[in-house]
Amino acid sequence: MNYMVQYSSPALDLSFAALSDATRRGIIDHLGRADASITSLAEKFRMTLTGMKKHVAVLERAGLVMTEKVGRVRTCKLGQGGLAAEAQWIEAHRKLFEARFDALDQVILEMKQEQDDERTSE
Amino acid sequence: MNYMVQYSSPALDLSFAALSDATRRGIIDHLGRADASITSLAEKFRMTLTGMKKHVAVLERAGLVMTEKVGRVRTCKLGQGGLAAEAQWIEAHRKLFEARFDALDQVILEMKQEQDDERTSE
DNA sequence: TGAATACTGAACCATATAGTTCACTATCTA
DNA sequence: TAGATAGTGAACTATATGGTTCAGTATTCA
Repeated sequence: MNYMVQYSSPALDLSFAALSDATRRGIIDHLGRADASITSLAEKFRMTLTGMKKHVAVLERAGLVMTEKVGRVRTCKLGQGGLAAEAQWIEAHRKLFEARFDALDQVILEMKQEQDDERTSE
Repeated sequence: MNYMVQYSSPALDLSFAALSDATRRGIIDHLGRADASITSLAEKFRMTLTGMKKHVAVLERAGLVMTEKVGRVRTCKLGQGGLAAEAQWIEAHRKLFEARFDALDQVILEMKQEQDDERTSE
């Protein structure tokens, strides 16, 4: 890899990547209603314990989930940071999309203007 | 792979995955201010044309960017769907996080209650 | 104490991603 | 028409992801 221009926000990298998997979105959805052990999540999502452990680790690294082990069971709950930064990025950029489509009217106006210009210069 | 429980929303898979890369978030940011050719994006993000082409393809597949080739230049602009579904998912689930932390007060209350109970039963 | 439960970690597999180079086509422009 | 420009596509590399199995450790319960 060459040197990278640092636009990176590792936090957003991690959380958007975490959200890009349907199982993990499902886990967040579930934890929003009740805390859960790895085992119960693995059952719900029909997956091995090990597989579920990995998904939870990804969510944890992204700050979306917190876990605590008591005795032999590790309980998973929603994390502290909670989608705030992600919501902020999305909202900020959603405005750009909207602005762009407001601009459509503008473009249409410009096209009309061009046509008029051509007609005038003929 | 075993059979998968269908929680999947391929659209969200694609768009969140697209957003998980800093370069691609940068591209969206840039296109929010001005349309751009592959070449100009490649220069701005210090990357080969081929590399940039791939990023744009990922964004296009996710519906976040539209492109049109006129002559030899392909112009990229923000797409139509524009982060609406993503914003919706995030907002819906952000509420779950908030609810969870409202519940913290509840937990603290319960702990207090337990202490009181212990004190009473001693 | 011994069996069952809950998790953990290493190792493996198939596929995807982020980037490259190189060879090519298509379009401008002088 | 020749050369420069803009993009495309195939092939390659290195690393990550999503899943598995298998062999462990730590806890709980009978």
